[in-house]
Amino acid sequence: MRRTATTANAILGLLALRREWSTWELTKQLRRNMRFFWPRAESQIYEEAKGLVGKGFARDRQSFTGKRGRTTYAISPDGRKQLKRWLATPPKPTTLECEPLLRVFLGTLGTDADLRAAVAQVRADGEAVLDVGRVVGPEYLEGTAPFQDQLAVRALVLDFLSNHARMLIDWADRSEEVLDAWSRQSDKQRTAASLASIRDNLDRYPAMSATT
Amino acid sequence: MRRTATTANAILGLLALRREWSTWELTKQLRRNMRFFWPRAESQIYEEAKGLVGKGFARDRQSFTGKRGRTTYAISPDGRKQLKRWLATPPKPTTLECEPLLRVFLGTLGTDADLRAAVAQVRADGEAVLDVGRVVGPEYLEGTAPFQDQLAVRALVLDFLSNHARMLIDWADRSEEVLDAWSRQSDKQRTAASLASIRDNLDRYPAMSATT
DNA sequence: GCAATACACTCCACCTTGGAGTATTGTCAA
DNA sequence: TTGACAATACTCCAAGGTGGAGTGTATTGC
Repeated sequence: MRRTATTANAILGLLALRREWSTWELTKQLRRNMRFFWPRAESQIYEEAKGLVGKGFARDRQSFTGKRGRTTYAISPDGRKQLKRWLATPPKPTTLECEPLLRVFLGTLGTDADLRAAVAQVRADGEAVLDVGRVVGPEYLEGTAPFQDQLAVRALVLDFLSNHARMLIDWADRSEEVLDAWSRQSDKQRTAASLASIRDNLDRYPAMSATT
Repeated sequence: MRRTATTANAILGLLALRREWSTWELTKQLRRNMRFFWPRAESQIYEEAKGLVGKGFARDRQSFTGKRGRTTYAISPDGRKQLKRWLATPPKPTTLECEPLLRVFLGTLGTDADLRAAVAQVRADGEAVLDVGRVVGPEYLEGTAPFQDQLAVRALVLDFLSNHARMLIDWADRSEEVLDAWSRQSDKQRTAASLASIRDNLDRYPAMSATT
């Protein structure tokens, strides 16, 4: 199914949580909160919102601030039905796109500085995710978050994102240490260390055949 | 920059690691090893390989297996230069696309079963990543892997991927427990648990809890 | 009062996907 | 040895989707 079919349903979901949204608020929400797990171009939001109205899943309303127009959207009963249907549908798989890791994969072909730049980018990516948590988390703790009634699910999302971020940062830490060690190690030591790391990672999931 | 510019460089990187590759081998490599951090359509591989030849970064060679033709590629000196230039370039940010998490985000609008299906998908995604590690890891340990000389960087990649996978699976485990608990909890208890979870995540990075 | 920033969109060139289409060659088993 | 099925080896392209430029107006801070 189209990516934007999902985006349309994401918008529908937001509309279901609150009486009215302007397109700008919708884009802001997607930029700020959902960016890290459902990143989409802003032009699509405008597009999909209109599409929702076309299909009768939402109603739009024009208003003005001085000369400047604005459109606000609200969900319709059909929209709520559609949303429930979609939620009952099987989810799409998760995908990760990590160009820095590609650079590490090809690391022997570049310089040590290249490798470190890639690792640093991963760390920055993790920090960027954390930055949102730093804002959103305390809002929930203090009860000032806009969707306090969504606390329980938002806690799950925050848990995902902070662990994802932590994974990135911790990997960057470990990798930098490994890179530092390389300069002091013989080939043999480096190989031994690499094998130990691989073994470590495999060992941490002993039930390798658990998938059967 | 175009995504496929990166893809072209990824191919160039593979070509730099071995004398000759057929397009099929290239696609297989991207499907099997690089899929989880640089997922790309197969038709693009064919496209980009041809582009590389057009720009003088690779040479192609036709051969036959019976009547069936095949093209193999090898890197050129210009190609090696290009690859080094690219590796010295700043990496693009990491992105995650996790539709199941979007469903959790909107979880209050669906059923408990919907939520569990989303969590299950995340677990499956983690297992899928682990499955590659289960094959590739032992190959390196036993010395039967095709690029044993790349051991050190591959260990870093494997470390990233197994931690990513583990993050997904552990999150699924925690989330399922939370979901189980919901059925036995009062609203108050649920809120308390959610707040505790948020606090937990914030605390794990002290810089975060400093915020008001 | 002026600059910067936020709001409110539209437009579209170019990129990318993913699946269908078309073959031939290996492999395993009945 | 024949037939089925998987693997190899591509091409083609319709239907998305992106991201940034373009065009304004309103508000905020200094």
